[in-house]
Amino acid sequence: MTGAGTRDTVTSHAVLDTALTLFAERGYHGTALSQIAEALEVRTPSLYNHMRSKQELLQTIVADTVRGVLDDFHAATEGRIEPVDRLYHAVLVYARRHATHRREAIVVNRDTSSLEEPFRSQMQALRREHEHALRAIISDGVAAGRFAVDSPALASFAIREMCVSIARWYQDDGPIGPEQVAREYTEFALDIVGLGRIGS
Amino acid sequence: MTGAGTRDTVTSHAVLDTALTLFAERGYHGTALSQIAEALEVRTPSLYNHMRSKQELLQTIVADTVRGVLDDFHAATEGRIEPVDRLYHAVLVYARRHATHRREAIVVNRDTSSLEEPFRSQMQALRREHEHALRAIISDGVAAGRFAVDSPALASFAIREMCVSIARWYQDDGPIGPEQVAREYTEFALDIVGLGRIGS
DNA sequence: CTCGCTCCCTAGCGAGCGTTAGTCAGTGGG
DNA sequence: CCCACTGACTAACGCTCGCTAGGGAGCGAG
Repeated sequence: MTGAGTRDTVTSHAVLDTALTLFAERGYHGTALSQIAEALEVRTPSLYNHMRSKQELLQTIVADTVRGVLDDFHAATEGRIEPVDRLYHAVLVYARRHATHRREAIVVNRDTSSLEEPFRSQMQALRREHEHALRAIISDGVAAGRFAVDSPALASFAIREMCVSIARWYQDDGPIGPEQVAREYTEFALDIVGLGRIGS
Repeated sequence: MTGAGTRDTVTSHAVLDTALTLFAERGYHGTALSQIAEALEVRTPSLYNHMRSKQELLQTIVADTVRGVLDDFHAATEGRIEPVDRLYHAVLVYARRHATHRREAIVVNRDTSSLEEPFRSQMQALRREHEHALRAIISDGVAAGRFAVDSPALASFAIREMCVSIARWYQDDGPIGPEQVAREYTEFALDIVGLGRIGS
């Protein structure tokens, strides 16, 4: 029926994956479809059997990633009430994701501006949702006397972007695993909101 | 002699400045020379009276910025011996620079990969110089018992990238000035290296 | 006034881009 | 065994890119 058969062929997933790698490496505008095709050992027009356009590739990557971040966040924080507990798990999954999904993170953070409207605005709204949710945890923690920061907005920016940047230096074949990085960075986050100064 | 006269004309500095703005907005590959020309109210080929190539614009931006970061660092740390003192001032100038030179920071961090070799490698080497210098301060502080971190490398990555990201959210017309942001972020950096846990 | 320089202009080159049309070989189902 | 279909191919489209060539207007210096 939907047979890929034994013939040498290419799947939609393979196209998306290769695009992801190249977009992360050279950026959306810096990557030509001919390069994606070459990496798949196929002629450029053949890509159109597996996608609608170059822009659609970027949209799929961004949408999937942003959705994943939000799902992660809710799964990690739901049922937890203590601000320390909520922040701990929110940062843990966020940091871990940036070690395990490096390419996605790089593309989303660099090339969201290359998305066509109105898709771009929709994605930015979703990103702000996560940003506001994290900031709310910090604000709640300050109000409850568990955290000590002058500006929850600044602290939440610092924590978020610190995690995002993991994608820029982390190496899969390095000496340190995603879980370990995530834990260390979560420690940093708790330091930033002043847990070390207050004492847990 | 080198007269711009009273005629409506354009300077090399204006071209570089407009390129900087547009590169920061849409990226190097996402910006066409025609867009730079349009912003300057000039036809595209006229740009070549003030530059040699599009690539040269990027090289100038990156070189000037990287050089500035390194100069800042040395000016801020020279003569200081105490790790806390050195880290404090190193982070202060680094964070401040990313609030006052947002466009430069965005371009350097996003588009260094669009530099042609061997220039790209040279710039990356200079960037690593700053990275290693900051890491050395942390390592020294740990050895001296002033800081407490498991991995100086991780802490230095976190601090650096946290500062870099200021460029991505800071607004010149916002309620908070560069100096204030820099001070807050320097506090965060000291938290990360464990000053809050040890006590100053 | 005139010479020479600066700098913008129009015209156009060659290359590469994303994308479409139309063809055909190989494959699995009946 | 044949037929329909998937998915690769070649050819070519219109467009935009970075960049060059060559001409001409405005300016300061003498």
